[in-house]
Amino acid sequence: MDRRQKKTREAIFKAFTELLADKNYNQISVQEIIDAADIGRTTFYAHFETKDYLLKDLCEELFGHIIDTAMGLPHGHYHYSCENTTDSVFLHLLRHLQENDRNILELLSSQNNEIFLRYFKSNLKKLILTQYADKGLLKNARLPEDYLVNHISSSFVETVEWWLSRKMKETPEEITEYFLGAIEPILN
Amino acid sequence: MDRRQKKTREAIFKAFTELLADKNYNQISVQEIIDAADIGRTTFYAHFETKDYLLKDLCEELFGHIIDTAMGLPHGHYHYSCENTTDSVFLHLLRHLQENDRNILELLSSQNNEIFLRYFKSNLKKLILTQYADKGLLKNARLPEDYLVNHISSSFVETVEWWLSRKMKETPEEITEYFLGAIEPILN
DNA sequence: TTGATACAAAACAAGATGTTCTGTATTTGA
DNA sequence: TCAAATACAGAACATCTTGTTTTGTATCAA
Repeated sequence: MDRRQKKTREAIFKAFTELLADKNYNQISVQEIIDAADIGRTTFYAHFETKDYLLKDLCEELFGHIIDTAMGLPHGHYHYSCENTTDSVFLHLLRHLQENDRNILELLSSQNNEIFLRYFKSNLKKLILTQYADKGLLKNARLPEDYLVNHISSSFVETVEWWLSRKMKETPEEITEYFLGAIEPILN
Repeated sequence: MDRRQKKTREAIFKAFTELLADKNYNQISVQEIIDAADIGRTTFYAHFETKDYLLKDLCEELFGHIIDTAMGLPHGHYHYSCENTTDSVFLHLLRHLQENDRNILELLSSQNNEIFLRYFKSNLKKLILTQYADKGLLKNARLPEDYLVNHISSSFVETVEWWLSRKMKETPEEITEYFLGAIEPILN
């Protein structure tokens, strides 16, 4: 990719992220992004059709990355159905978050974080499916697999949200225990 | 309240709700609401400071109502920790939804339903707290009560969302069983 | 070096926003 | 029932945002 493209694309992402940190998505105008990124008006629209597409691309880059690294971890290594939390892929994700990789925390704690939480959840579903579906962990006599996957990924996202709302007082290990404590009982 | 005020307020709510049914919140302009409600420009701004405040008021009216009726039910009558689902307050809520009281379904299934789901969840927390906190059901050795309340209300909202995404194929009774099946194991 | 591409700057129409003003209809309360 | 208060309509307004177009310049890649 052209160096110029890359540079402006990152400048836009950076400006957008910073604006999102202290402003509602709806209240951010394209003009503000343009000014903050210090680029020409034409340039923005050459990169992104609308503000919504910018958001979409940013989310895909952020959550695609964080989930991909988790996907890359050895499959057989993680069992969230075992007692100890130290091997959980969820613990890995929480530590990743704690390091605030790519300023993702600002977005997840921002005013209308639902947008980002939705992407988070959507990517998480894939992770859960690819890693655990074939292990039979999602077989539950009372609950459909689809419902279970949705429940697990949703619960993790909410757990993260809850953690953030408490300013991350707890350690990733504690949060993992809470989460597994809420999820394990319904797995076989 | 003045009949005129009431009338225009409801006209605005109606127009807004209808617009939300087939359009994203961000893409709805105040002008469109004004046109759809067939009121004067001045009138809108006399009622609502901004579009955001309109949304807030609408949500409070909708979810305040649906939760209040559930609150009004006899407390001792419902136990979500018992085996049968027929007495659950959650079943009552689902039936309420199925009747599509006040066109709430259109909003919960709309493009950016996160806004409404957030209000739903927020009101649900109050319901769970006032009805079950004093029963000791939320005492769990492994999990903090605050985390539990958040987990339960979040799970119910997601369950509803999941139900809607499947076009409500299942009956309220089936959904209640799924939900209780995911929640009961972590209660004492 | 050359052709292609990315960018800047400016101008543009169309539309949205929120306010202000004037005049009319309706309600409320005395 | 009458008068004062209130709610509303309509229009005009300055200001901002949006997305496009045009022209010219700088930078890249081969």
